Amino acid sequence: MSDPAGITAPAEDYLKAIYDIERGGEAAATNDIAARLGIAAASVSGMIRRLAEQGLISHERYKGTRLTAAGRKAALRTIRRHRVIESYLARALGYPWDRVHEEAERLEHAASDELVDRMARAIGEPHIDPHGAPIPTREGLVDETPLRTLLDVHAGQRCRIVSVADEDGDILRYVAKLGLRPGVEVVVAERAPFDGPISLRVAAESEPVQIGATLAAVIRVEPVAERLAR
Amino acid sequence: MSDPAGITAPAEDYLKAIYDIERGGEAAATNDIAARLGIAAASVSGMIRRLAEQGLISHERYKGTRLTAAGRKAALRTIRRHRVIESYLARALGYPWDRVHEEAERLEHAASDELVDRMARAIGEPHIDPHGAPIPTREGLVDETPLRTLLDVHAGQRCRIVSVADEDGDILRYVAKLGLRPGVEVVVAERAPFDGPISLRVAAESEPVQIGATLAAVIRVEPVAERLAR
DNA sequence: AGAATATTTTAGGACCTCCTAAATTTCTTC
DNA sequence: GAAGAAATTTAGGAGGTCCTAAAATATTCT
Repeated sequence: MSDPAGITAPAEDYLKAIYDIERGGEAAATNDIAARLGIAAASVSGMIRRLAEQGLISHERYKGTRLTAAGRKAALRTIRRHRVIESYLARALGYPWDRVHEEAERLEHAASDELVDRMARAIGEPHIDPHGAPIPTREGLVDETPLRTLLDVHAGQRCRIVSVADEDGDILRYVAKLGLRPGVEVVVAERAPFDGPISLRVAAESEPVQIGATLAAVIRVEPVAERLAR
Repeated sequence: MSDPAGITAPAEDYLKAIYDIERGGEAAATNDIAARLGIAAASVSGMIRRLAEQGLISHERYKGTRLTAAGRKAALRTIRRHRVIESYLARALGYPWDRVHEEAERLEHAASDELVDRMARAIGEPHIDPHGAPIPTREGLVDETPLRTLLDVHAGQRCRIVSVADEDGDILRYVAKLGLRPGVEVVVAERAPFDGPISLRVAAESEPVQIGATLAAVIRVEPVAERLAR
């Protein structure tokens, strides 16, 4: 690894997940972390212990997990790598924007700081990645515009799904089936009045998708700058 | 991993090491593999069992290890990634040639075939890497010009050290201390007559290095094309 | 050949990350 | 507030990779 303090690749993934979940305001629940990473909750408990021992998170039994300053720094470092790599793949190597994520997911753990910096420089130090997400600086500063839910988004606006703040498996599965996963970017096409259904265009899908107010209230989003052309 | 048949990153390193050692002609000895990877010989025995179970190598107890066709294919795939990545880092990102190796060493296990191909295309499908080593094709074909020892190299010629064909720890340590490690590129500066000392310039070092004929006979090298300018 | 030496393998551990099943604790609901 | 449901943790295991120390096998030297 090229990590300062022996943070393994899986640990980096946990920190990123906790960072994202924590942006919703509350401490990250074990179950949420497990769902986000696609692993069993019991496995998360074990990793939480190790991360806490390393001083990267603070944890109260049965309560939840928060990043410490060190953990936050490590998370932002990984997020920077991820987003710089995504940007570089798209702009320098012609990757289709919807395929940069999985490649970056692996490279972010292997790339040195120097490589990431060289990539950033090569494409003009972008501030946002191909999905419109803000890129943390080398120093760990990011735009952390507060999160909203889909209910706060006006028709015509673009936003990115940050998380689905519900633990009902049926809801999660349904929402995922619609393509509304964290990280996905959507445009609100239409909003019926009186809490009526919301019509969304999802990045990868061709058909617009309709959801009710209950679902919309549970989908946390962040505003997204219009996607860059080049 | 992005490996066809669940070959882990450490396993890829073993296969590369065995490939290199086998180029000397004989089956790879457990000790040689251990030395090359910088790990204990006992650890190698364990990995050899797993690789043999996967059909990547053939192994006769107490004898040595050879790649099977599948193992050779996997090794060449990793070597291609490594050399393409090295080339890309040097040519597209301005990496100093002497620093591409360690970065590539990590990336080669994380990069997808698509990424490697895109990199190769972006820099014009090079045939040799920044150190002059031939790059295997996508199909697994490489230039395998037979190996020589340093004794076969004329003054003024450039070559890369492939292995040090001796098991004497003192010799290995001494040779390594001079910077004459496998993978390192050297230029023969001067050859004294009558089997006299050979003067070498090692890539990374500034001072030329002198070795006698005994040592030279034991250092296996391969010819290297002159380094590319761009 | 037999002894000394070198190489390789086995035995037994450690750590990491993940799993399932069975506690335990907390939250919800009547 | 107590029962039932949900979330979390603990227990016990598995696979991978590495280690050291000890045993097994090969090679070398006298």
